[in-house]
Amino acid sequence: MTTSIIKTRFAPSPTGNLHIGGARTALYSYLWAKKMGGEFLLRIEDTDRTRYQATAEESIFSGLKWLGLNWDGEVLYQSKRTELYKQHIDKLLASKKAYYCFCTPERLQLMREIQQKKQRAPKYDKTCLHLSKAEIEEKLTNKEPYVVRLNVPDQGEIIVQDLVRGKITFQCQDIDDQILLKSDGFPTYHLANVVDDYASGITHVIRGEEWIPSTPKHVLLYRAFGWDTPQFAHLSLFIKKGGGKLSKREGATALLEYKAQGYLPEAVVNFIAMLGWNPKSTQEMFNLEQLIQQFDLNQVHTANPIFDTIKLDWYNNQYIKQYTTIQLTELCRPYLDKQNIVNAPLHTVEKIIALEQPRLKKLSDIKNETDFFFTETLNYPATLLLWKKNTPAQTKIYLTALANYLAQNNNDEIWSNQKTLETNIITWIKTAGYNNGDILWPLRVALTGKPASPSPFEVASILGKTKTLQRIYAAITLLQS
RNA sequence: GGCCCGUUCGUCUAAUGGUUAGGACAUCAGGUUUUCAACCUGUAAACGGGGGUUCAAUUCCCCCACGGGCUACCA
Repeated sequence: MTTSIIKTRFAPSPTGNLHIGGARTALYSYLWAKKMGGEFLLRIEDTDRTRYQATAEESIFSGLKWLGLNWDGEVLYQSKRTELYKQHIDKLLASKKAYYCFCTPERLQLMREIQQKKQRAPKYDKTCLHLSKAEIEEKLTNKEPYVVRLNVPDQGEIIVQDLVRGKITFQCQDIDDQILLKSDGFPTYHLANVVDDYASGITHVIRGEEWIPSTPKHVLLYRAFGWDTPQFAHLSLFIKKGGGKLSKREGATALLEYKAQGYLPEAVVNFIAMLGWNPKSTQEMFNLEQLIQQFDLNQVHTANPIFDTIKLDWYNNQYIKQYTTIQLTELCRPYLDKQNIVNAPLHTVEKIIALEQPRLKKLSDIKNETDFFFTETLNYPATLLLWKKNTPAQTKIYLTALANYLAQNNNDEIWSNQKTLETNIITWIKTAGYNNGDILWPLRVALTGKPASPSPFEVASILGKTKTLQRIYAAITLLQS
């Protein structure tokens, strides 16, 4: 490799939907590459034909795009590179760094059971390493199924200098003779991964810590080929509340599920970036550009963070509030029931969105929060209209008085805008000698049917005179029954 | 069982061989207010345990406990 450009890659296996943890791994790889002015590549590790899922690939592509993690160059598919791997296997075979193994799965199984009974780590016993050339030839011509194994030395140690963890030491005697080529002719992850990383000029292998134990095998492979090893950075893994692997029970694990739930990509990026990395300052809000500037692998944490999305809601609300009403309306549109808003003019919908903007945690909340604007009749118990200790009779008097005031033909100008409406109603309440709560609570309930909602002025101003009066009369009727 | 990685408020985390161990989210209490949200103020909340090293340890070392990963012809 003559190029000195920094290259990282995200190399997911298409066996399931892109996981939120995988998204963070991708994010960190992306950030590091971009920070260093390098490239971020995408490779699909589809060498396991039995677990392959076509839909998984799509979720990887659209998930990364959604987050804004655009990869450089073409997507690499390992399944299309079997010839390349075979060539490299031949090299290893020739240099005796790897060897044919004809052991049956049954024998391997038995061997492992015995080893485990002796409380030893299961490890291949190198039986086939001692096969003679003639024996190998014979088995090959007989078409006996075989795999190719890495010939790990018995002695010595492998030291990996991990960018986030520092020095990690492994004893060769603990390392199994890893299968590199499966009997179906496909390479295992280990071989394909090393060959491809080298071929693509990857300088920094950033991946989850589940790969730590196999890293010495990879180092051995680089050495066997005579290649320089890239830098390794092993990231922590998200765990669920109370410990253990992140599972569906604990909430969404698939990245795109967050999109469906109405989380903004910038909120998800910001949130997962902070899970395992810290800018060493008190800054909480980061867009992708700022993350690229400030991200540093040296500041990546090694402990496994518990994946708790409470703060994600806060981030989402922060970003929702940063949008203009017009932008937010567009973002909310997919979550609004079309039938409900079909008759509402755009400027009305925008007013409604603006109303919800500070209280919206997820875009998907918009429907339930604003449904009262779009329905003709509200369903709520009469008791909800009662402010504090007020009786139905009192409340009826208050609402009737209010309705009479609002219905006057000569005061249409008070509806010109929300502020005017508010000022006039408050003044009227004072003049009439009522308490604010006596009037405003039942008014708000009459207009929304909800125990909690935006203020009655905001709602009335959007509903307009006719609908507001209709709803007040409906409330009065409700109080009579 | 073996190997490897880790351990600061409930959560994400900062800092430090000598600090009132800091921030954010969440919680709780006030303020604002007709309710909710938003906003403002404040309260409470942590160095897993035991040994060392040291004048001094949350910080350095060791052991233990606990958590996590790997231990496949899966990645």
